[in-house]
Amino acid sequence: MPKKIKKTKTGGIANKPGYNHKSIEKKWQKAWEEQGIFSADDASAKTKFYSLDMFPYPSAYGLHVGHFKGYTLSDVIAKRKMMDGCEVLRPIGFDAFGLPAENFAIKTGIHPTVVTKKSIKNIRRQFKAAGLGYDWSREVIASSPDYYRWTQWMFLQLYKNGLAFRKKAPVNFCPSCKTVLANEQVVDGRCERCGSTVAKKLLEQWFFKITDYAERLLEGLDNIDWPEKIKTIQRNWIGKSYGTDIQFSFFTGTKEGDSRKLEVFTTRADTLFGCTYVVIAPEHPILEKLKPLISNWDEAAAYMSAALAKTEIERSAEDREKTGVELKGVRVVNPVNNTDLPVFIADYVLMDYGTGAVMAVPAHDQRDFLFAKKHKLPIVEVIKPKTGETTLPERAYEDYGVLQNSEVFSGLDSESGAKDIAKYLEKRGQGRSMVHYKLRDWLISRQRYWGAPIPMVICEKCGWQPVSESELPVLLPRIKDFKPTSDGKSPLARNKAFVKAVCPKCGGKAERETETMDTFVCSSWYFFRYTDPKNKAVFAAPEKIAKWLPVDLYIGGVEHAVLHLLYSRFFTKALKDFGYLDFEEPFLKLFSQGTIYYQGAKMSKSKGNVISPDKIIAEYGADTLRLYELFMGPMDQSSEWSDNGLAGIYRFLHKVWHLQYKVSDGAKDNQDILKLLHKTIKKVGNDLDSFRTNTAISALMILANELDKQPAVSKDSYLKFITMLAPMAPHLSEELWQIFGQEQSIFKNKWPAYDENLIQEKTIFLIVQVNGKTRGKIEIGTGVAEKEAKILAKDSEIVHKWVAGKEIVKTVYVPGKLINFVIKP
RNA sequence: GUCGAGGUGGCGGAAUCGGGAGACGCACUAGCCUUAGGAGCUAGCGGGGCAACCCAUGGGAGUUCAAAUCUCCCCCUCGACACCA
Repeated sequence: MPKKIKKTKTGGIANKPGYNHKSIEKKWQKAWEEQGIFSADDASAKTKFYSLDMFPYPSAYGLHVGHFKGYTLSDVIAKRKMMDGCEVLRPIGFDAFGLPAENFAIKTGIHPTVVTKKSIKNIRRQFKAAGLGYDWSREVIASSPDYYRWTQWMFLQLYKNGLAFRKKAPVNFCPSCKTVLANEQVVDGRCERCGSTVAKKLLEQWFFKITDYAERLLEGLDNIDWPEKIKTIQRNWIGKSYGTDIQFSFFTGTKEGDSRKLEVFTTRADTLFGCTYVVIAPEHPILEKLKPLISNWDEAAAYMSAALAKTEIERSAEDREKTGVELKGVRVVNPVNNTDLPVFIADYVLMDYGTGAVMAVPAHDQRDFLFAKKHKLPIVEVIKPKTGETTLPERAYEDYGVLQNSEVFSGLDSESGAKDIAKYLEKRGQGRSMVHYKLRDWLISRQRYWGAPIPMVICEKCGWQPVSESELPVLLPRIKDFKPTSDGKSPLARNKAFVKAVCPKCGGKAERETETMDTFVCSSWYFFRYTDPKNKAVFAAPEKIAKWLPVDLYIGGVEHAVLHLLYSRFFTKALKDFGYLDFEEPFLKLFSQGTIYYQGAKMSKSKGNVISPDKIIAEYGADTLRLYELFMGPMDQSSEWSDNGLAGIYRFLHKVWHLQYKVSDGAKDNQDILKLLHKTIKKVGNDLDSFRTNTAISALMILANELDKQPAVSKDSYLKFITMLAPMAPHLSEELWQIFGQEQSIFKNKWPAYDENLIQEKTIFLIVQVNGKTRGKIEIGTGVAEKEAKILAKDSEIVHKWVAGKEIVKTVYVPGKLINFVIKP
C-alpha cells in the first residue's frame, strides 16, 4: 500500500480563498468541452498540427497513472502549439476489438459488447478528468460497424491487389486464447496477451503480404524523425541480410546426376570449400519429393513430425543440443569442388528464413560445429585468422581471415573472397547474390469472436470470393455463445445464419468466412479516419487527408515498435500504391515515453501494483498529477513512481495560487525580476520544444520562488507566468487567467515572447582558474577585452593568493566564461 | 550471444558547445509560528577536515590549460532480438 502522503492545507491568507482543485477542474473541463476549445477546424487557414496519441484498448480495469505520462506530454505539446498559432488536430478513440475485452467477457460472462461499452465510458471519464484536450467530436471506436466497415474495405483493397492471400503454413497457436497469432505477437515463444506457451499448427490462414514491402519499410526509416531505438528494433525485425543463394545438385552416382537442385542461402560464401554436409529444415517441401530416394524414410518422417509438434520454447530450450537425421540414399554435390556430401534434416534450420536449407561449415559456424561434433562429421578449416590465433578446435572460428584449402581462392582475404566465389558461381549458373529478410508475412486470421469479420465467402464452384464493397459492413452478429473452442474454428462458425451466404460471382450457395481479423488491422489505419470520422462514402475524404496528414507528432509506448508501428507503415505504403495517398510514411515524428515503475516493476493489474489516476486526481487534482508526471525526469526515460514527489508539486501549485494576492495593476517589477522572467520565457519555450518538461517546470519553480520573495508582482509578469504554466497545469492557469478578468480562454492567448535586450547581462562573472582548478570569480563588464580581463584577473586577490609570485607559463582565456593561469609547480 | 540505452548526493534528477559538479524537487535536521501539525516560514543538507583546504560523477588508463562530458579497456543495470545460416 502507498504510504500516507503529507498534504498541504488549502488555506492560507485570511479571508482569501485557497487553492481548491476540486471546484476549478470540473468547471473548466465542462467549459472547454462546451466551447469546443480543443476542437479542430477543417476550414482553418492556420498551420496544421496533427497530434496523435495511441488509442487505448478499453480495459475493464481502466487506465493507471503510467498510461497518462504519454497522454499528458502530447497534451502539453498540443496546447503549446495552439498557443503558437497552429490549428491543432488532437483526436482520440478506442481500439475496441481484440483479446483483452473478449477474455474479460469470457471470464465474467458479460457480453464483449457490454464490457466494451462500459470500459469506454470509464476511460473517457478518466481522460476528461485529467484535463486532456481531445476533440471528442472525432472519436472513433474500432468495434462500431461504421468503423469496421472500412477495416473490411481495407482488407478488400489488399485482397484485390494480391496482398491478402491464404497460405497453409506452420503457424503460432495459443492454446489458451484458442487462436492463431502473428509472429509479432509471440514473445519468447509465449502468447503476448496471456503468456501461454505457443504451439505450432499447420493451418491454412489469411495473411497480408507485408514481406513485399520489406525494403521500403527499411528505407523509409531513414527519412523520419523517430527515436533511434525504435528504428533499430524495426531494422532488426525486418532483418535484411546480403548473401548468396547456392545450388547444390543431387548426386545419384551417375554422371548426369539429378535435375533436382537444393538451394541454400549463406552470408559466408567464402567458407564454401569448408562445407562438409548440408541441412534441410524438417518442414521443407522438397522432402516429399525426395521420399523415393530416402532409404530411412520412417526415421526421417518421425523426426519431421516431432519437430512440428515442438513449441518454440522446446525448440530453443534445447539450445545447444543439435538433433538431426541423415537422409540415407541422398547426397549432394558441392558446386565448387564436386565433392559429394551427406544431407541431414535438423530442426536448428528454420523453414521460414532464407531457403530453408543451409550449407554446413562446421569449422566456421558454431551451430554447424556442434552438430558436426555430435554426428562425427568432418571439419575442414578454410579460413586462417589474420592474427594467427584461432578458436578451433574448441569452437568454430567465425571471423573473417585469409582463405586456405580453397583451391584458386586460397590466399585471398575471406571477406572479399566471398564476393569472388559468389561471382564464380553466378557465371556458372550455380548461384546468385541474394538478399533475405527475417520479416514474415502478417498472419491476420483469428479464430475469435470479438473482431471485424473477414469479408470473404467461399463458393463451392468459384472458390474464395470477396464480398462486394457495397455489401459492407459484414456485421458481426451478437451471439450468446462467443467462447472460443480448441477445434481451430471461430465461434461464428456455430452461427448458421451468419455462415449462410450467396456467392457474389455465380449467385450459388456459399459460406461466409467465420474468422475475424487481428485487432492490429483495425489500428493500422485509424489515424486516417480521425480526419473525417463520419464519412459514409470513403474511409476519409481525400481533401481531409491532404489537410491533416501525415501525423506531425505521434506519442506512444515502445511496446508497439514491431507491431502497430510497422503495420501502420505497411498500410500507408499500400494505400499509397493503390492511389489513395501521396505520401508513404504516416508518422513524421515519433516520441516514446518511458515506462512508470512502481515497487520495482512495471505497473500492471496482474502484479497488483497499479495506481489509479482517479485517486490522485480526487486528492490532489489533475494539475498535480500532470505536473508530477512531467517533472519526474526526462520523458523518454523510465522512472519510479514516488508518492512523496506529488507533495512538492502540490506545494508549488499552492504557491502559484497564493501569488495572485501579491499582484496589482500598479506594481512594477525590478530589473532582476524582468530579466529572470524573460530568461524563463526563453528557457521554457526551448525546453518544451524538445520535450524537456522536467527542466521547464524547474525554471518555472525558480521564477515562482523569486516572485514570491517580492513585496508585489506586476499583473503583466504574473499573466505571462500563468501562460507558460497553462499547457502543463491547464485548470489552475485558466482559473487564474479568468480571475484577472481575461475574456477568452488562456489557450486562445498567444505564447509570451521574450525580449532579448532584457536578457542581456551588463556584467558577467569571469571564472578564475589556476592550473585548471577554479579558485574564484571576478565581476567584469561584458564588453571587456581579453587584454583588460587578464589585467583585472591578475590584479585580483585570487590570483595574488594562488599564484604568489610563481611564473605564469600560459594563460587560457575563454571570452565571457573563464580565465585559466597555468603556473610552474 | 548480438544490438541498443544507461551508471552523478539518502532519493528523482540538473549541468543543452570540453569551462564553477549537484539546479529544481523529495526526504532529512535545527529554529520560528501554532491549541495542534502530516500545514506554513527561516536556515542547513555529497564525503573528509577546527580550519586553510583536500577528495568526489561505476572502475582503470589516456587526450587537454581544463573531462560527468572526448578516446581506449573493464565492471554493473535495464531494454530489444535471440539456432536468421
